[in-house]
Amino acid sequence: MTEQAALRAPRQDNRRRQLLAAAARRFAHQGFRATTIRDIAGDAGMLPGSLYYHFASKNDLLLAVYEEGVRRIAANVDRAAAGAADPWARLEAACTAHLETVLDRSDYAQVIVRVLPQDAQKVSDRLIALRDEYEGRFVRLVDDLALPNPSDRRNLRLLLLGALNWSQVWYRPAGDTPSAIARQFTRYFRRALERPEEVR
Amino acid sequence: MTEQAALRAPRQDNRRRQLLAAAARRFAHQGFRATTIRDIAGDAGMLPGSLYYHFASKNDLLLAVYEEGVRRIAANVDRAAAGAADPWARLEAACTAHLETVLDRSDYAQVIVRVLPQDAQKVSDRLIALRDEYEGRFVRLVDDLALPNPSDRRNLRLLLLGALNWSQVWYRPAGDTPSAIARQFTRYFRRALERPEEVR
DNA sequence: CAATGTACCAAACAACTGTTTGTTTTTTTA
DNA sequence: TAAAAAAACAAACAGTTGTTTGGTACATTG
Repeated sequence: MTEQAALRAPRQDNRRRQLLAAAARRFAHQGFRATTIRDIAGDAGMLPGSLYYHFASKNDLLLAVYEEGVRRIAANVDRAAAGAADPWARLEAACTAHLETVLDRSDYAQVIVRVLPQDAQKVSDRLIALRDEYEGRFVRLVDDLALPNPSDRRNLRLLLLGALNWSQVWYRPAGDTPSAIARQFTRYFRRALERPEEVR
Repeated sequence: MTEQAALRAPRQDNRRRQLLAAAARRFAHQGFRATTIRDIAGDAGMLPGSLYYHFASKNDLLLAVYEEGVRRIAANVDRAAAGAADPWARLEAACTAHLETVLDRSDYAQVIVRVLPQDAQKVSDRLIALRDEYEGRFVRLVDDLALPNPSDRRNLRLLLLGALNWSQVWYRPAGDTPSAIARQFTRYFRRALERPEEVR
């Protein structure tokens, strides 16, 4: 029972990361269910069964992509926010980083927006937890704003993040750049919020 | 060649509509690819093969759901907009009707938001055309607004519709009602737009 | 260099998928 | 009420799916 298996470091030529990258690209571009194990394994130049040496199931693979996605987008957002002085600039910087990452920079992050947790029932709880952990940053960013009418910060955040995330549906590289879109969106957002609501 | 097949009216108990309703419910709640022909046929109380008497393929079934969805949500939006006097009230009424239909009232309409055209490659062109036809209403509604800075109406529309549509992801019946959400969203929207952009 | 675990191959499996086919039941209509 | 069309059944098909199994090449390490 107590016999310890001799552990050895993974090989140099380990292709786990290639599989993960291929999965992220496929999940991001064609969705979770439309992507087959054969697609992913083929992209990484191996046979379908070999993938199971690295990942226990397709669901686990999605979970791994999600984790990497959160890691990347969170790092980008945190770095951007840290470079801004006041709360409004922080929010705008965070939104820009969010959108750039999702639209341009990371298939991993795109998966978080595109693939719904319910697509992988058995790991959906953990997917939701990952989403929540990431979005907590925006809760705090919005909380820090000095608003004339501070109620309904929740709806405001949902409005902004929703508009940003939905851009994945209509965004085409030919049009405005992600940062231009983010800048414009947050500017409207700011104008809406800095102006106190008039009594009707 | 000219022999005319004797046409007869469909039966009274035609179950085509039941199939369509079942498909709409399934597509709306679990997505297109996760829904099987057996699910839908079973919901309507028939065997999988029997479905093909009414619909040529799963794709065609989705197309029919989409068409019905556009018909319903467009009717709701048009009716709401027609009852409002000025352009801003029209837009707000339209948004409210849109959101209520998508969140509460119609599985058919929910499918339009939830199921991406690329999920059914062979009919994706027609799905996109249906979406565009519907969204054209909002193009016109936004065009009618008197804006201090009338540029970028497109981005404004995308922002608003995106925020509305994304609510499908986080909406829970326990919280705010769809109309409350829509009212709040459009109010922010209006405040953002009525205020001229300051020169920096 | 020998041995040990890593990483992959090769082949299959069982379940599920959309769809087709031939037949039967049910309803309508003349 | 008999003929004809409509609507469903019953059963299968062919392809795809995620996954498993047993074997093997290779890199790493003592």
